[in-house]
Amino acid sequence: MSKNDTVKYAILGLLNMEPMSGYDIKKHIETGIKHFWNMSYGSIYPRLNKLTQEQLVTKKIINQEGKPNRIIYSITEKGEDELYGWQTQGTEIAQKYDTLLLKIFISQNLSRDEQIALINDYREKIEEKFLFFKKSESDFLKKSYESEKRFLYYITLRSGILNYEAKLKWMDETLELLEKYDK
Amino acid sequence: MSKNDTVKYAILGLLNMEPMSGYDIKKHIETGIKHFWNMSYGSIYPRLNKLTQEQLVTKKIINQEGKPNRIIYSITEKGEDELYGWQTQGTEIAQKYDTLLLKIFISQNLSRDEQIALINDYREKIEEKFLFFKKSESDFLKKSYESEKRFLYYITLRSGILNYEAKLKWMDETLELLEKYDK
DNA sequence: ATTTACATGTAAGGGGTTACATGATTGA
DNA sequence: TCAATCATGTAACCCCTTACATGTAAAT
Repeated sequence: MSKNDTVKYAILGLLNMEPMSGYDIKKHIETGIKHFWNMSYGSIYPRLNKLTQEQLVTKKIINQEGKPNRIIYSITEKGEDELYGWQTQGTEIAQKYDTLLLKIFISQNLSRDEQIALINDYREKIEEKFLFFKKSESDFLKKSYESEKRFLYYITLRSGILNYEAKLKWMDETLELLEKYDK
Repeated sequence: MSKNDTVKYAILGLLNMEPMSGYDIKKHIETGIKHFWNMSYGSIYPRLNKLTQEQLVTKKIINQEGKPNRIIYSITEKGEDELYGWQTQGTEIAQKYDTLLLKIFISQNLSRDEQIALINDYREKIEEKFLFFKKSESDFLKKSYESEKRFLYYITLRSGILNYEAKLKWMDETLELLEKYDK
């Protein structure tokens, strides 16, 4: 078992939004969140069986004619509990930005305060990195480009700055929306 | 052999900037580009040996006392040719943004026109995605949030928009810099 | 006194994707 | 008529990271 099993929680989180089949899960990903999250059938189906064994989900088979039967999975109470633990665990455990996005996407079961805490927590980490990059930039700009090598370094440094800037901007506007629209 | 062996070209690209050891390669990554590119020793050292066998690099051993010997790798002409082919191959082969950043970072051997072509090529792909997301957003905004689920979908959609916006911004400012500063 | 830097390398393990298998139905 | 959609599932494979092995010297 790994410390950071995102596939597990991604599936649990989607099933927590509504019961569905493995096929549906893939559908949901394709149409809505594939810009930050993706999983193949080769990850989804075996994991769904494992989650059933672990009693974190239950399955109900819907018979169909001419097509394979649909297997609808629902999250159990035990599953909800484990999911909740993961959702509300902050950044002690190193997380990617994409994982934060996933957590937010599946956060309908959380309170506004919990959602806000998640983002605030992550925001600090990003701001730190952002400031480090800004510092690097101003250090760099004390001298001019000098060489092509340094010029190219500067260009990619800029990409980091713009990237962190966009993340901060998203977090700020999201915090505002979360505070504005009560549940 | 895989179609898209980025580790290979990342190493070749760094060696093309200057001859160095595996340890140096890791150093360079850590201090300069780890925000978009990373490789562990477990990737670097075995690959360096493979590249030597393929005659894409040559090695020179520097004897040291009290420390293990340094092995300095240099790219060969054959290596340069293969690297150049990869560097200038456009987006026919699906590439990540991070791969574009790597290509730009190691592009000192390319002409300004070649560098500009690389970015212009990629820019089109990103703009397409960006416009698709903007369209999704305006479709969404025709109705109001309605449900928490839709609200959360909207929020993550915004993250996509801001992310693509940042990438476009970087490409535009980079194109400007590349045009402004002749080699 | 202990950690960090130097320096190379391997082995095990983990985690995922791609491709394949199967097969009817619907849409272009 | 050909591709795509529906629907589940497995097996092979790929590729990478983590941890370990080894050992000196400098820095704190």
